[in-house]
Amino acid sequence: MAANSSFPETSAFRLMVLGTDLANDFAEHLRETGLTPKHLGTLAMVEQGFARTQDDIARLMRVSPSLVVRLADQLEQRNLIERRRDPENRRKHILTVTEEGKSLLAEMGSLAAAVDAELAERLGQRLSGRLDEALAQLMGKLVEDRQRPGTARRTGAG
Amino acid sequence: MAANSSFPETSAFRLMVLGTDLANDFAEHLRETGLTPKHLGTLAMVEQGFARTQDDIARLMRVSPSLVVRLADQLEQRNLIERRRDPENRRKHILTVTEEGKSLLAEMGSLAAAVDAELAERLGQRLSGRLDEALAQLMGKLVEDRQRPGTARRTGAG
DNA sequence: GTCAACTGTTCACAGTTTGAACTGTTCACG
DNA sequence: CGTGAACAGTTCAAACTGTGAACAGTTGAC
Repeated sequence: MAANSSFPETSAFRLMVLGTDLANDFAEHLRETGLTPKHLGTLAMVEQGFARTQDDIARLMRVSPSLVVRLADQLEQRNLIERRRDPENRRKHILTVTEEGKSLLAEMGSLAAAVDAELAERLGQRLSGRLDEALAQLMGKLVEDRQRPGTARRTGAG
Repeated sequence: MAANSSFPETSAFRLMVLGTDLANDFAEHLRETGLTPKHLGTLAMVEQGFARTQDDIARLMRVSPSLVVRLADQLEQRNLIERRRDPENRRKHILTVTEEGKSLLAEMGSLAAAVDAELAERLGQRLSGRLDEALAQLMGKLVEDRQRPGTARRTGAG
């Protein structure tokens, strides 16, 4: 079934290339702030309620806990998030996005909206609607998959 | 139109997250070879005929020419590509994928096929078909966009 | 024939990410 | 209770990535 589709013609490869390229775009627009796409991802994941603690972020984005410390440090320094101890479990740091953080997200939101608009233009309304639907669904699955499953988890097929 | 969709709910953000995550998967599977997703991208782009020279790769993947030198060096060391001067323009190095390189692509192809299968399972056949279609189309546009347009080009909306 | 642009290369450096070792906290179990 | 394993986060050194500046050879325009 996959005999006719070589690696460069798989959706997996294309998803990787397009996503990585898009990350470059965001990185460029973030450069003056000194932040990276991972900072932005952290902010977004927290704001959406997909992650509450640093450990959640590490699992969700598959980076080491020690990197999350740095990301959170830098976001906190810039007043984009707040860290406070969970009263229920004083080991944990509960992360919340500040108003300033929300502003940054909104700003990036307009870039993202522009990209979305370009996707719609390139694909036509029907197909771009399907793409949106598919990506939303996959994002949901990813988040669902990474809810405390003991050990590390992969995205797709392991 | 974008008033109701915050940044984390755009397709642009989701595409970035899912693509980056997938790149991590490939990175993990490549680790024993000492290669990175960018090596793989280079190999794939050359094999597909999307890039002939190092400069093509740099433009297509938006990395510095000096990084492409390294990537090509390492791929060449492992006998995955060959570099030879273009007789028509002796500044250029024409890249070709060796048999060994094709084997690696095939190997990664089965991982990619597994991911594709999982996407299909998660989305249902109808929707995953649309996703494939959309990604293929966007990939085509990306390649088209990056044909020698003088200066740097962005993915989506710049 | 000269000069600017192009392609690739080298090198030093900044930025990113990780793993190992550590602190403090919680929870299970006797 | 009190001991010890697991957990959440932190620190630090070290490895790895990726870039820009300076350079060499090649081409093409004038």
